[in-house]
Amino acid sequence: MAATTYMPAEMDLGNIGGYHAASPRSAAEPADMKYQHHLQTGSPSPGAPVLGNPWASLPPADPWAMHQHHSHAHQPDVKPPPAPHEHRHLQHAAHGWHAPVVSSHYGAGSPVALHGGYPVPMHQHHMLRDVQPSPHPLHHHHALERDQPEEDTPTSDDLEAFAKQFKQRRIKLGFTQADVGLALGTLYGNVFSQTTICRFEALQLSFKNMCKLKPLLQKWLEEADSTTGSPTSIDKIAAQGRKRKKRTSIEVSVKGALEQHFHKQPKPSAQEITSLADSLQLEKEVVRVWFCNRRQKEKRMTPPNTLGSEMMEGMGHAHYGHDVHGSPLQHSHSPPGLSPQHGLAQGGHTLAAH
DNA sequence: ATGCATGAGAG
DNA sequence: TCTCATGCATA
Repeated sequence: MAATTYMPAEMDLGNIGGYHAASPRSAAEPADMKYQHHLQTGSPSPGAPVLGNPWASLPPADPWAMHQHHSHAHQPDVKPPPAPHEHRHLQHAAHGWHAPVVSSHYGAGSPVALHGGYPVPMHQHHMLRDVQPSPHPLHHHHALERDQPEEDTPTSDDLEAFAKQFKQRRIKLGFTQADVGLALGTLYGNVFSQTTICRFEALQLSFKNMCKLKPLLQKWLEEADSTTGSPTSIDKIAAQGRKRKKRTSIEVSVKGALEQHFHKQPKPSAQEITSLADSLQLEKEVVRVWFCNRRQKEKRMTPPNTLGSEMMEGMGHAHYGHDVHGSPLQHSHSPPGLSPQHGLAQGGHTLAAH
């Protein structure tokens, strides 16, 4: 039974008191400063990553440790950012990065040297994920190796090629995905987790997200091999001490059931979710989130192979014409290289790595 | 490497 | 509420 465990309410430290004070960010970009004004100034100890707590005002009693039965209304927990007027009118995603995690300064080891100031010129793409300028993302030129579309939106193939090359270079330089994530923080003031870097390399992000990250990683790469010779004293980020509901472990059989429903109705109504959650003995919220995550998966550049579900347990249903793209918004067509099978699958690549 | 989760932003 | 970017915790 979905063992929904909860975290002990004892670990509340671990937030890194990042301090990338001297971010070479040019002040010419007012929009770039809004996401890092509430960072706590931790003591920049070279050797030991300081563990400060940006939002150390955590409630003594976390919402998860008290109750755990369903029917809760998703209490809006205390919002971490103490920013009085945090306001970004950006259409999110495009370039309005939220900096939930503080950026940490970096010691040696990483190719982060805060040299020139680059306000990260990433204002090209719009909000459309499927804005692929290339009418024929197939077998197009690009026999190059260092091409950098810079201003224009890269094609799926560009991203795939870059991701692959990036990973190889990264490994060759001896950096882990986590290292890169931290380095980006020092370079741009935006830290990324190992997860994100991993997903980038595996093309498991949305097209738009890939486009956004590419320039940053590309920049890091340049820094990386230009700074070769630098040893490696990687800082390690401690997990953030935010009260987080522990990952609910959903049984495989239950997952199968969810998959089935997903195929029939990718976007179940609140009531459907409720009844489904009830029959599966899961919290409604868990089911809701599951669907959200499932939908996101479908939108990744390397979507999961929607298989199996059909022939799982007894289910003589009739395969519905499940319009996977029922979104009234971005879906008008199959995102080039995104929704369909495209050739970005991770299967036919040379080095699949682990 | 990935599953479940959080939260901002936009209806 | 949903989407979307992102990450902790875990397998």
